[in-house]
Amino acid sequence: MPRDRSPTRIQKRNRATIIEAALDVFSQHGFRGATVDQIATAAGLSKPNLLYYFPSKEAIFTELLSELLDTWLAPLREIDPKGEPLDEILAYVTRKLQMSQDMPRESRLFANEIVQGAPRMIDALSTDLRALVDETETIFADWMDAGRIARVHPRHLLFSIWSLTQHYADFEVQVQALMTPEDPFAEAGAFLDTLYRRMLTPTVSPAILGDA
Amino acid sequence: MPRDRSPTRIQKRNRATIIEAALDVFSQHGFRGATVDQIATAAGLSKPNLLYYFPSKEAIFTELLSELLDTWLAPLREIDPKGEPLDEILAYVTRKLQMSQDMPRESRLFANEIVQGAPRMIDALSTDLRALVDETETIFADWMDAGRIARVHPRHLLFSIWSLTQHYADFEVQVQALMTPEDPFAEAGAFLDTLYRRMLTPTVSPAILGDA
DNA sequence: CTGACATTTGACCATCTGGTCAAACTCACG
DNA sequence: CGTGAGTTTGACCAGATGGTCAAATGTCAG
Repeated sequence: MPRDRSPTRIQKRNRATIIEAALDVFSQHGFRGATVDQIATAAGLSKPNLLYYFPSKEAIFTELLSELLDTWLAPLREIDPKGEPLDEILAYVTRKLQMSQDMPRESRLFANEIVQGAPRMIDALSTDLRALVDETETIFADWMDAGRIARVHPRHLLFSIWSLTQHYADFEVQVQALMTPEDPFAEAGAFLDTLYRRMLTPTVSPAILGDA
Repeated sequence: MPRDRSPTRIQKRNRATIIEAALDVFSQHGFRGATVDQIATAAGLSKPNLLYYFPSKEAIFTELLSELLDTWLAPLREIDPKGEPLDEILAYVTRKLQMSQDMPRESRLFANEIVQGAPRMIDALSTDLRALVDETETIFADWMDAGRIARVHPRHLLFSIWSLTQHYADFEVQVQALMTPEDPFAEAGAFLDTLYRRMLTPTVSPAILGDA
């Protein structure tokens, strides 16, 4: 196996190629359904060669997961507690929908894993993600307390955004099978904008409650 | 293999047991991840015995899928075009959420299959389901034309209901990991009711448009 | 009770799959 | 060049897996 010391040019290239190939294969077939040979072929390497860079199939998978989790959650961290609440939320929805369009493999990778009980992710879920979600919930709740958006269960609000945006990546074949030629993502953008606007626009003017 | 003629008592019992066991195993591991041995054990049969009732793993799976599709779509067929629009939709949402709570295995079985490209379902999707969805879309569109619910893209409205309700079954581990002791389904019911009420309540009184 | 048919099983097989290993090859660098 | 480390590969292995088969066992109508 490669030394611990600074990776060579070839190591960098091959590890990257393998991760990319693994994303392709794992997102299509899930962990169990993917074979090392498939990944190796997709990466243009022989199986033993691939296993020279990663000790096992499991290792490739966990490496991939941990590399991706940050990227996947980045849009959530960008929500600005000091911004205009509805704008912040709508912008987050847009970013998430964009990610579903641009990175459907990543979305399906997580979906596959979670549907099957997330055996290799539980830890990350209940620590890192948990903390981030708690933070976000506080932001939402504060906005609601200030009357700047309508009151709903803040955590379920977040779940709904995940669910609705990722649906277009995770269930793409279904959406496609039911949509004929139209472009699902364009329509989805408009639909989601309307949905969250109507759900979250306060019924009483927030101006009353003091920011003038 | 069993004769084509009327199934015996034992055949009926064992085929049912096998299907039930298969639902358990397939919904947890997906098609590829499930093994015939697992299903046989779960059904309390030996592997060759199981294969006496079904010619192959594939056959069990497709049988299971086709048996379940009807059940799964039943709530959709119950929408009454002559009913009060908002009530009909909210009732449909409630039925779907209830199904996610009562039949999470079924939900995950479909989720697994669709995330992986639905190789064994494409046909059903683009024929049977397609027709049903087209019908429903017309109902929604008519209601919107009559001003009885607010206007949104009707097909995406349907997608949103599927997405939001099935999320609580398909991504149960994630929801659980982020919810501590609370009961997700109870809160989800309230959340979804609010969401669809606010999104769909017409801004102009429908009475104006003539039903008095 | 018995024969015909239904059901069950242990033994077996071919293939797939994750992973190993020693030998061969390539490459950077003195 | 030459040499040692880094890289690649063919051959191989053990266990898992889908599926087969002939023989054994159970069931039930006549």
